[in-house]
Amino acid sequence: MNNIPQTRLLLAEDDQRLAQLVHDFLAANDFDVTIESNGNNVIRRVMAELPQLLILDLGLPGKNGLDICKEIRPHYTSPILILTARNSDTDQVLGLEYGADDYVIKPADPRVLLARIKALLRRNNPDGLNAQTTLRFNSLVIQPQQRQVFIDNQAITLSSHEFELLSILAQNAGQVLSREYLFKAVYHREYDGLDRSIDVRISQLRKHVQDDSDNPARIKTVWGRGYVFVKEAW
Amino acid sequence: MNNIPQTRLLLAEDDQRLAQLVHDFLAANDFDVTIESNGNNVIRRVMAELPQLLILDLGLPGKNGLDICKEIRPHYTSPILILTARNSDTDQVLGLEYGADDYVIKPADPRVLLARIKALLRRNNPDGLNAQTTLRFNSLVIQPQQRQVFIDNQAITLSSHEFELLSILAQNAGQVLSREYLFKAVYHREYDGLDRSIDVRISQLRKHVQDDSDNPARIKTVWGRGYVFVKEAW
DNA sequence: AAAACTGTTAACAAAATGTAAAAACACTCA
DNA sequence: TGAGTGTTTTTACATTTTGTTAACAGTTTT
Repeated sequence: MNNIPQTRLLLAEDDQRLAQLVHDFLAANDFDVTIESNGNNVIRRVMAELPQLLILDLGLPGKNGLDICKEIRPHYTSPILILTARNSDTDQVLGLEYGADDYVIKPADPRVLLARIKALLRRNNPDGLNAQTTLRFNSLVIQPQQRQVFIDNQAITLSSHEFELLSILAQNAGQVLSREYLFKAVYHREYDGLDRSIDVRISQLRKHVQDDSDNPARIKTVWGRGYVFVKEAW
Repeated sequence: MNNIPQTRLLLAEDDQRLAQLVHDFLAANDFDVTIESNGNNVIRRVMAELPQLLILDLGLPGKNGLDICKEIRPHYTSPILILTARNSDTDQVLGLEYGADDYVIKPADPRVLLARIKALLRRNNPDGLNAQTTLRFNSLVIQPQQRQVFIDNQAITLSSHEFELLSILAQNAGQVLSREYLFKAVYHREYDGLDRSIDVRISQLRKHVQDDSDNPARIKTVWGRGYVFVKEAW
């Protein structure tokens, strides 16, 4: 069950085999990919379908790829990623100057292509960036931007270092973090190995996030190691 | 004489020779480039200076580059371009997943680097737009070109610096701005770290925008860090 | 059971902040 | 020029917030 509509991508690529490969890989990663193999149709298709991102091969039959990019850019605001075998710095510079947002040279590791697509979408989508930086763990929501934390949509007040500590734990959810690591990350100075202030701070923090120290659900103690933030807790 | 302020870039690179080369090339293309060669200082520098783009080498001495990226991303919204000799798809995917916007492998053609920087700024930087556009936050409306501020459609009077301060906060809504940054941005001179005039100005400003200092809704104090303008406030 | 580790409280110290009031500054206008 | 006006900075102090430590109770490991 998926309430979030898939992101629509248009893949302008004439090599059938490659197009299919990319299509399948991206589809498997929850994108809605359509393929266009003729350069003459790309502009029309883009304007009609307004995909959230365009992947553009430069070597299409029909209209020249760089020209497509240049023509379409003024009318199309979503990211354009050029994916091409043309490994030329000049083409790359031209492509970017014509308004492309990224230029990836074939053959490319699919994971790299995916990561770059995501980076572009994250940057382009006003909520995307938020979605990236806002940490959500069921009833607990952390907004690093405004240094705000919510529990059941209720804002709670944390001190600066408490917030920092929680953020670091949450950002590394599921990973055990040593006192030393936490101390350095929060206070930006060396840890002498005796200091208990992290313990105290954890104790306070648990209170604030309504976590019972005797049986913590969110911030668990890993005896002899440190603390770990549990993703699954409510 | 140049009325348009240059775009400020922070170049985190430890190879002195290369740093100088990149610096000179970008400076020649009208960027204001500063260099940081130690990984441990990058986060602090970025948060204090808020460059419009960060160029990050992964091989800095001190803190690990990928960790820097990951740590800084939640607090820093401008683009991060990783520039590194590490030609590994895995590193590239990681870097992008950690929030970098681009990943360029050294050695890179300076023209390519420049084109990619411009592409990132073009997509991200509505600065030119910001300066023109009316900023609306529910009942609070700021018209930069008229230097006018309205609350509930009622014009309010602010002094020059108060207006400046409010504008800077509002333009960076959701981002915590340090006293140092605010001081430099408003007064255009160095901050000695002791000056309290920003605090006083904030205090005045809160009065003018009808914000209760004991429980501010619009201009929040982030203890030990600075101030942040809250978008969602009425 | 001893040793090592953790949780928590309270007390104090230290740091950061809010703001009133005074002083310094800048500008206008007669 | 100098009084008048408004703005900005500085100073000073009250207040708030936070960090640290010690102490002790409780828990886990060996």
